[in-house]
Amino acid sequence: MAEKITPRATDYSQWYIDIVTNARLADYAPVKGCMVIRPRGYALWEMIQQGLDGLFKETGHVNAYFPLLIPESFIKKEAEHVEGFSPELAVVTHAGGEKLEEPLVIRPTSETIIWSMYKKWIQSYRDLPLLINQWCNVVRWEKRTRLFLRTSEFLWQEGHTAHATADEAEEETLRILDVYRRFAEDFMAIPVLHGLKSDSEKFAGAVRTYCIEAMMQDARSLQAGTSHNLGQNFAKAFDVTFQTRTKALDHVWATSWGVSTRLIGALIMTHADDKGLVVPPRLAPVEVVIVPIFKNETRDAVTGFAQKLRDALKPGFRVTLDDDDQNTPGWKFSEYELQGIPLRVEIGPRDMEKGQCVAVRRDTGEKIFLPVAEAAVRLRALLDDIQKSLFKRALDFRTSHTFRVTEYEELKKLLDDPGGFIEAGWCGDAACEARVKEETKATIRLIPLDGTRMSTAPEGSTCIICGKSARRLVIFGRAY
RNA sequence: CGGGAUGUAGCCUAGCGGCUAAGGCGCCUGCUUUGGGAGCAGGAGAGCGGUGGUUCGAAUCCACUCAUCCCGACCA
Repeated sequence: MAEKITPRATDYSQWYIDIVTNARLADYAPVKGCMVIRPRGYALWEMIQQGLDGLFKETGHVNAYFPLLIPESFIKKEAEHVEGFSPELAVVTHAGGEKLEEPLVIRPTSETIIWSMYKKWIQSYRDLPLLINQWCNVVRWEKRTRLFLRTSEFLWQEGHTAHATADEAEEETLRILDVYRRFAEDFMAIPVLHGLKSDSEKFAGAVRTYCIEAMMQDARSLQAGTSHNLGQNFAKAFDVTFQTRTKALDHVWATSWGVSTRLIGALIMTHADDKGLVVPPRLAPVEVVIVPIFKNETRDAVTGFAQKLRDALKPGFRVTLDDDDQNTPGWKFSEYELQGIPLRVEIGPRDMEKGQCVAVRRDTGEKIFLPVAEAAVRLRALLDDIQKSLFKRALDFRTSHTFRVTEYEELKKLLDDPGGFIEAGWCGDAACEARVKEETKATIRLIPLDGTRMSTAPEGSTCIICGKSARRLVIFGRAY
């Protein structure tokens, strides 16, 4: 089944598709831009779900579910929202053999259907905050698709919260941004920048959009998660009011935030190499695979020994044993490297005699001989080290591809070679931003935060385009 | 929706007017193997994206059409 990956270094996106398909994570379905996620890819998604759900619950959020189909009129209630999403809506016009009175759109995001319900659920400040998340699929009919990064239908998590004050909503927006940052860095070993989107890049209907941005191995940027402060926009559009402690009537304050199956794309494009996937231990559905090496006469002894090791490791590890004798050890080595399993443990007759096994790291390929008696302790330490090393490797790459410039020409030059994140002054004018995009294809990925506030530019900074005084230093980059 | 490219077996590719469409990977059978994607022998599987033309003869030429990929515009 698996064929050798033939990376094309000059064509990173093709290399990426090769990794995805060779590692059997996903295929395109016979529906424009729709993805079939195979079990191996879905296992990664389940690990992401598990990790994020844990963090959401720590912060008091609960899961719920809202419908796939949304009356078209709902989408139209918020002016910017409808403008932003209209071009990419898939619409159901017929059902039950009849033309519908009102078309139903397949959710591109659920703000509108959720806020139509929040109107019924919220009357008093006692009902707030309302902290709900849902795991679901959404459809956005994009012009161009790419496996995991931009498919017509994708899986995601979308949180929708309602609060009594503007400050609370802002706090929530930033709290979730920090959850996303921690998840990306601690679980996925993907270093991210966090910050604010410029107005031209913000969510349709939001007051402010915050995001995390990761750098892929070709130095392009990937938006890995967004957290929006919606202000009172949706509360006003859906007339959601509540009685305050002081008996006044006010519209509630809202946030929404999400990450998608794109995270799997980010994982691949951050860590994979020419041998295939590299999955950080904390996210790996299987952390350790044991490969016994035997001849016919030694099969029983070696597999018995390997089974004992597996059983000993089971309580603390996600471990599997591949004692199938249809494939050779060499085949298995390549296969598990392709799958990105962090540690492979080899056990052969020679090891058995010495009471040892051989651990092989996926990230470095290093072989480590260790006594079976110490296996649990040593393997755990190795997994921890792999987790840290992967993060460090990605961080070092990002650091070596991050620059600060003061001249527009420098910005252009660095974008072409070697590419990356480029910090520069910006006056705040959308026209300057647009000009950079038009001339270089780079966009403002984010405006970095200083603590929880936007960072201000050093004294005397000027806009890279117009030369006027720059209020902020922002991060430019070419994005997926 | 513009510009470019490609559709031949499950996958990758060769063939670019002519004789039973060729090879590699994978698959099946048997034997031998097993510490880096094993070896040998045998075997199954396609009528060349679709439609319509040109021709004695089309996978090869022409027209239309469909699909996919790449580069733009749009986006998580």
